[in-house]
Parts: sequence; structure tokens; C-alpha cells
Amino acid sequence: MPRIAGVDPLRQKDILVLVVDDEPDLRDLVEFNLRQAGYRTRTAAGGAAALAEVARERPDVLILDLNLPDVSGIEICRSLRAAPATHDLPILMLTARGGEVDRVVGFEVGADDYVTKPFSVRELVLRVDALRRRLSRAAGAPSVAHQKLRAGRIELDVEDFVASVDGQPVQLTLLEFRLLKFLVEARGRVRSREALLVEVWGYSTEVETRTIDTHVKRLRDKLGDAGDAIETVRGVGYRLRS
Amino acid sequence: MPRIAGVDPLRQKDILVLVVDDEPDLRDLVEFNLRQAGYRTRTAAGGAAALAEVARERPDVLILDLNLPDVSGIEICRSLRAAPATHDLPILMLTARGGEVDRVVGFEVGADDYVTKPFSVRELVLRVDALRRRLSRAAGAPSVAHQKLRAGRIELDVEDFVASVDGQPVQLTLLEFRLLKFLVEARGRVRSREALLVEVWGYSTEVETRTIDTHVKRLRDKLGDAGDAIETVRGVGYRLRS
DNA sequence: CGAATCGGTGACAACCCGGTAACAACGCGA
DNA sequence: TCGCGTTGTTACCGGGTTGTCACCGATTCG
Repeated sequence: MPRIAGVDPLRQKDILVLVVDDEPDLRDLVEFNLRQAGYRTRTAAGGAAALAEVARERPDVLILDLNLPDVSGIEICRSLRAAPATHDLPILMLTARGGEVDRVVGFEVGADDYVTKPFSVRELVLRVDALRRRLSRAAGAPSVAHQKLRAGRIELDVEDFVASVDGQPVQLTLLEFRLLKFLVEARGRVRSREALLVEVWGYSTEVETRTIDTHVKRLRDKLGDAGDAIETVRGVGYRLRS
Repeated sequence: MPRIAGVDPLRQKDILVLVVDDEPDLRDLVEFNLRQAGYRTRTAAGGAAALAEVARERPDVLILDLNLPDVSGIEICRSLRAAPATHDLPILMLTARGGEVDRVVGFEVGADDYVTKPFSVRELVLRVDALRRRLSRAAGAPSVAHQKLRAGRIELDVEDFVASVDGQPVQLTLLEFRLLKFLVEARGRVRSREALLVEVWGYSTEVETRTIDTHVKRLRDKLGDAGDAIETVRGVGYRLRS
């Protein structure tokens, strides 16, 4: 819960993170911070180099930029998932801002997590930590039990973009899922339309505020009677009853 | 038909943002907008002044220009991160456009977010919001005990706009809530109608003073027998008995 | 005691806000 | 290219919220 200031004593020195990005600055930046946090690091500028590097020494976590000059990050992802030796390699995807589609694609090919640029490096490191923890916990188990967000009858598998009510999966669009996720994360607390706009739609969006209402309605409808959990706080915003 | 761009009611007044930049114009601009958004602000022109200001009163968020005349923003960042009292202070870095390196350096010393000049002030404010949210989310368990205002049997959850009497929630409108909040904050002290108009209705309102009486009545009604706590001071105003 | 002042109270109308449905625009896969 | 799902926009509606007023009782003060 507290921010990590010093080196987390739980971190082990022998965890190897491979950073793949074509921007040298960004590579350095990420590398520096990961080292600071106690990780071993390797870097690669492109997709080909990345694959070579993985072959040389299998990293424990792979940080992969989606937009690479030679082979796309998606391709890398796919081939890694295809190979038995690396099919369960934890991959953290870096995507350009607003790349909605990128995110989806990223998950489709099996990234374990994603961070959109520009990102907070601290957040990135924390996510690597989380990825590692999640993984070591599930080590040995054939199917990784994803972390679930829960609020009452609603359950979200953030990794898989699956939402369910009473265990029954509900088909949501990406936007609806993100909206619900934000509400679940803030469960019990009111979120203003402004906040929703920022967190779900993005900073520089020019969406009309009423658009939110529409999507809230769609979300409520799809959630069935569990949709009642989304409360309207008149003049303020929305809240998910906990 | 744009909505009235009112102040986000979720923002709290007591959040302090320190703006550090050597350009007075920029400082003013940012400060103005943050205030408009409901934040308290301080400013500092240089690094030394910034550190002094932080020492004087720890801000909740620090907006820091990377290029400062005296001490570089990087140095500031570093020393703040080094000190236990401020190591987890959320820092939002301002960097010159195209300053790829600057951005990198900024992150290396542990900024939580960055915005490149020239930037949209709206976005800056939104990012401050987001930073705060992220922070409060990471600060503890999901259902942290919110800040509560209390006066006798009446209790207000300021963040969530929930009022309760003897633990029983009472359904209030936004206006009623603000009115009650103002009275609770001033508990024991008389507040004139004039003051109520200013604080609850806003500065530029043209509401008739008798309107207040009506709302006080509605409030009393909704509070049930606890409504008696709102005393009328004839010829002066209202007061909440403590 | 009686008038003036003040606040309580109920009614009412205007308005604001969110729900809702229909439609348009867009992107993507077949 | 077409069709379809997703997303954004708009218009309308209904109800909650709010401002105003009239009336009345209470208090104050001459």
C-alpha cells in the first residue's frame, strides 16, 4: 500500500527484465529505474534483437513496446506465445496514448498487462512487481488464476476483460468494461463525470458529458438487475454500491 | 448546449498544490486554474523557495518545472525523494517541448507524471486530479474510512455526499447537503443568511434571502427529530447546536 | 395591548438533471 | 464493398430540485 521508496526487500536480485523499445532514452529510463528497484535488466531496440535476447537468456518479465520499427510488438508477442519455452512469459505491453485499439490487440495476443505512454515509471515498476508476484504465486499451476476485482455480485477479470454477474459472464464492450472497472475500483465512492471522462475516456477527450449517461445506461442494461448497483448521485456523478 | 462548467463537487478544498516555475505568467495561469478547480495553491519561483515552501507546509501535490534558474528541478526532486517526510510526495513535472532527455531525466528522479510545455491547462488540472485519485487509492484499503464531519447525532461523509443521523443515512439533495455541511463545519457558531448565501449558494447568486428559510425547513424535516439541532437565532441567522 | 418585524410553513411553478430512445458516425471484419 | 457492432450525439420526457410567494403564527417593542 505505501509507495515504494527504497528497494523492496522482497525483490530478488536475480529477476531478469528485458526491455524492448526503439527509443534509447526510454530504454535507459526504464532500465535505470528497474535497476534502482533491484532488478537485473537487458535491453533490445527492436523485435529481432528481442527474440535473440530471449533466446540467449529467458527473462522473467518482458517489457515490450507495441510499436517497433522492424517486427511489430504483436508479432513478437505471438511468436513468444507460440513457442513452448516462452508461452507463459509474462509480458507487459507499452502502448501509445489513446491507442485504444492497441490495447485490445495487445491483450488479444496475450499480453499480461499494459501501460499506456506516457506513463509513470514508478507505476511501471510497480506493475512489474505485481506481475512477478502474481506469477510466482501461480507458479507451477497450469492456468494462471487472474486477479479479480469484485463488488457485490459483479466480478471483473481485468486480465481477460471478462465481466460477470453471479458468475455468469456478461458481454461488455471495451468502453463499458473500462467504465465498470473504474467504478468497481472506486466502489462505494462517488465519481464525477469529469473523473470518468479522464479515467475512462482520456485526458484530451472532447466527449460531451451526456455521453457518459448513455454508456451508464447501456452498462446498467447489460448488467441486468445487478445494474441497480450503479447509483446516480444527482448533481455529482455515479457510484457503485458496495 | 454545453453544461455549465461548474466546479467539480468532488474536489476538496483542502488539497494543497505547490506550483514551482520561474515564469510568473505561467505560475499565475496554473495557479488561477487550480484555484478555479477548487484547490488551494502555493507558488515558488525557484528551487530554493520550493524546498522552503515544502518545509513550511507539505503540499499534497507538487507541480515542478524541470528548468529552474537556481537549483534544477531534478535536484529538487531528488532531495524530496531522499527525505522520508516527502519521499512519497506526488510530483508532476513540467518539461520543455521536445525535451526527450528532460523527460527521461524527470522520470529517473521519480516524477509521478509529466506534462510537456506547451500544455493544456485543463489537462494539467485533470492530471492533478488523477494523481490525487491514484494516490488515495494506493494509500490504503479500498474502503478507507473517509473523512467524516460530525456534530451530535449528525454525521457527514463529505467525500461521498452521504449524511446520516444516528448512523441511519438520510437522503439529501446536493444543496441541502452543502447547507448542512456548512452548518456542521461552523457547529456552535451562528451563521448569517449572508454567509450562507455566499458559501452554499455561491458568490454571484441572486437568490432571495427567504429562500434560505425554506431550505432550512426542508433540511430540518429530513433530519427528523435531529433537525432540532438547527437553531434559529432571530435577527441573525442559523446555528447548529453541538 | 397592538403593530411591526421576523421566521415557519405549505403551495406552486420553473427549471435543471438524468433516463431513455433514436439516429449518425465510425471502424473493422467478412 | 457491405454489414455489423461500437461509440458519440441529439432530442425529448418525466421527475426531482429549487426559488418564490402568500399566509400565518411568534416575538419584540413601543
